[in-house]
Amino acid sequence: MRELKYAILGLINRTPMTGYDITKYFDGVLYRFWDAKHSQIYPELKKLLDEDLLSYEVVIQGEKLEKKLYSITEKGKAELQDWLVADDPLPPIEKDAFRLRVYFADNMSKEQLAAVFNRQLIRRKLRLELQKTRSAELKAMMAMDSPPEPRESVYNEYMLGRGGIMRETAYIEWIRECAEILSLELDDTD
Amino acid sequence: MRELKYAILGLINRTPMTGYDITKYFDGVLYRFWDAKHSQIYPELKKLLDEDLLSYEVVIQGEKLEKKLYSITEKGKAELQDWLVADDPLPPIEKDAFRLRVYFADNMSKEQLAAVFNRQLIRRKLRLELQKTRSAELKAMMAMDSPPEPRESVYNEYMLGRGGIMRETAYIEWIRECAEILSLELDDTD
DNA sequence: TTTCTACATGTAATATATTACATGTTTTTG
DNA sequence: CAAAAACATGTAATATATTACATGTAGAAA
Repeated sequence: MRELKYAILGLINRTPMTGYDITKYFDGVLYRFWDAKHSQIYPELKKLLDEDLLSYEVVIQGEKLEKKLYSITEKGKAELQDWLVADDPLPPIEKDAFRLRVYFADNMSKEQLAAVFNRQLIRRKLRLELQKTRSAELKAMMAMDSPPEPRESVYNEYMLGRGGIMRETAYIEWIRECAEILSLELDDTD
Repeated sequence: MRELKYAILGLINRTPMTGYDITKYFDGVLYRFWDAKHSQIYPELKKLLDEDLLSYEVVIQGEKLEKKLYSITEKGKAELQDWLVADDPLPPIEKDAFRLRVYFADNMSKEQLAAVFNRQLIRRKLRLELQKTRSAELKAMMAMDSPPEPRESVYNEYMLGRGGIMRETAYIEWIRECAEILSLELDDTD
């Protein structure tokens, strides 16, 4: 499916970037809904070059540090456009160890279950708060005259943030419902 | 993390099974929240044998067809128990092409966006219906005197089914919210 | 009785992704 | 000015997972 390919093409389509920039972007902005390490990004960039979907220009930083600034080619733009409207199947089922534990719940004592559930609840609540914090920032940016990031990408990221919030909220509700079914006490000071 | 390892140990812990049985179980029951092909299962079974977490007995089916019926060892039970109460980090972010498309929404025309959204909505609704159908079956089983499957696994699967329903419902709500933000018309006969 | 489907078990090639290894420059901070 | 943090780019080894290749038996249906 080469999804990383299109994630990279999409980012470089907005503005030319180096591999390092892309890595930072994944780490700092996209990490809540996509993920890639530099060790995956650099080989993919090379591959995209070979396929003539990107070109690059060497930029010297300071005295001699060479950066490769990648731009998208016309062919790259065309492939990105094709992919954007393509009809892919739904992503494979997310493999979630907590769900697997719930499936084997009858092998745990009530105390063990309560511990596992409470830890999961804490982690999910934390992830939810993270999403909410960033979402609030984006909402503020959307009201500005000139936001620090391009208006479209702020809007788009806001939509994804909403998705993350709704997903985590549903997950937390599910944890509570399961705890109810299993008559577990949750440390759920909400 | 070896999650497949624990999925297999958990299943064989319930009752001895062959690799084929496990494959069928993944395909027929677990496919809504876990997934593994036989080409991954057989090598993993071999690995678990090497680690003395499983043992097997050859059973002859009919005239000469050899089946390997795997059972869990004491060591296997112990490792399963340890894993069940272990504190793993949350699973990595699910890579979802539709979300990526939404992130690049400004590169699509309104008509293209509407098409992409409508197709996604149909697929998600279908997956939700699937979950609801199976959930209704399980609910009926839970009320029976002697359900066709072990009572615990029916309860556990029911909980996971609820999770699936809540997740898909949240996803569909998110699609609707995004469509609202983007002023898209959805063919949303609910 | 033949043919098809389900049963049953594996390996090989490839794709995707993570962790660790490897190296060097520039900028900031103490 | 020295040290630390950030900038910058790669490769190697390993883990995980999918698709394709490969083979044979048993039971049911036509």
